[in-house]
Amino acid sequence: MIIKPKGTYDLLNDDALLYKYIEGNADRFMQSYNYEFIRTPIFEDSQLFHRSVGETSDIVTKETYDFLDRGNRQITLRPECTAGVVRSVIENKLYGNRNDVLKYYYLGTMYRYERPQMGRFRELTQLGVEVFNSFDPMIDAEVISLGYNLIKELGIEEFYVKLNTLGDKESRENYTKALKEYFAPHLKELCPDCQKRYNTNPLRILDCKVDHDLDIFKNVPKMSSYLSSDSKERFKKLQEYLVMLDIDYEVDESLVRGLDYYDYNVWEYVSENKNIALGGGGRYNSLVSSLDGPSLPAVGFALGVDRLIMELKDILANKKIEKEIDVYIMSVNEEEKRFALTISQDLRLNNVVCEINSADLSLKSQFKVADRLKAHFLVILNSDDLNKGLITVKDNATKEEVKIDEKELIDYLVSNI
RNA sequence: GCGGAAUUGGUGAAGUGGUUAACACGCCGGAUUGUGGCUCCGGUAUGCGUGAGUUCGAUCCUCACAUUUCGCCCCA
Repeated sequence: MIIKPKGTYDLLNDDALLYKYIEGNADRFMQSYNYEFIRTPIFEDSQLFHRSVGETSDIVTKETYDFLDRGNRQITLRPECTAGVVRSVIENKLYGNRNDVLKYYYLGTMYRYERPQMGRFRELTQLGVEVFNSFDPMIDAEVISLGYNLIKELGIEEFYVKLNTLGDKESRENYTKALKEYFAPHLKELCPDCQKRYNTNPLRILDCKVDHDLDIFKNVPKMSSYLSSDSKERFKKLQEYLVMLDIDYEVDESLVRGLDYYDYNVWEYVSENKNIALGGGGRYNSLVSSLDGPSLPAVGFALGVDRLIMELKDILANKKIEKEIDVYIMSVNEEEKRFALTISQDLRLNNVVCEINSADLSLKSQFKVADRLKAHFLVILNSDDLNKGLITVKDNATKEEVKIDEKELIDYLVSNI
């Protein structure tokens, strides 16, 4: 038997319904926030990710699906979507009108070669937004609240926004330098992971779970004291906006995030009952220019759709998702079956949701199937009646049965459902 | 990539080195010969993740592998 590749899953049953539910809500939401749908390729030139996500980030160094195609092109399955959207904005010169704020959203699968566990897959689905050409904290507030409100709208209540600022490039560099200087004499006291982080991403040492209680962490330099006045001002303003919008947020100076391109504000949507990030994002003002585009400020986030489904499943654990049909058409012999097939088409073309006996079931089984499908009406075909032009329709709630002229069947059902 | 745990029908699961692998749900058949849902009766895993090994004999013991899961790393 062939089984699915490690870290993938089949979207089925209730999960599939939840996926469509999330997608539907997202489409509606994005429309009211005036975001346009964009779809970029699932595979891209490997260089795109090396230059955007970062040569030293874990995602690029050990988690990408890379391969050479038949034309010897170095291809990578996208591990995230921001890079692809940025590439598209640059390649299609979507930034032509300098006054336009470009607002896009996407929904699609990403690929990361990592060890799977709960809420974490090798093929994952992300729903995200990217906004270009505005550096106004107002747009940060819009983007953060968009994600926040969407999660709320879906029915998830137990979560909050974890927020931090990394400052501009200069603030960040100064702070990184200060951190390295601070930890240099204590390097041997840190855990092996942190010793690695010291060289690759010193900011990450701050949220190490192993070392966090060490004494040296008590006087560790704070990002906030290295922020430029501009960065500080923007962060303050953003928070004022978030308060105005009733966003439940919390500043966490250890929030760093692993993608190299982030600067200024970064945030995560954190689930309270699972302590898992439902999504995360940030500002990336230098990414567009570093990919050979114009200097274009940008901000965005991505939500883990698989995790949203997981979260919703917990919330809805006791409530069965109701799925029902309008009509079940019962038939046994060939004459009845032919009739069933034709009227099912007529009904379906009239937007009546109906099902037929397509598995040669006994009448008894058909009743059971109709109940399982939660059919509102049963059309019970009978050769004798058919010859007289009559059809039996049973209301499955009241159990009342009527015999009607076959010509009136469609009208009768359309007007009664 | 590192460390721990798990894997038994369609589903939830019990169980044992030795003829037929509990129980429940579901499903199928019958009582009810073309009007079901309740009830009663019967059926429903030639197999216990895969492959080797130990053994007279393995679902059970050993090893490897796969997958899932928890933690680390990292991330959505």
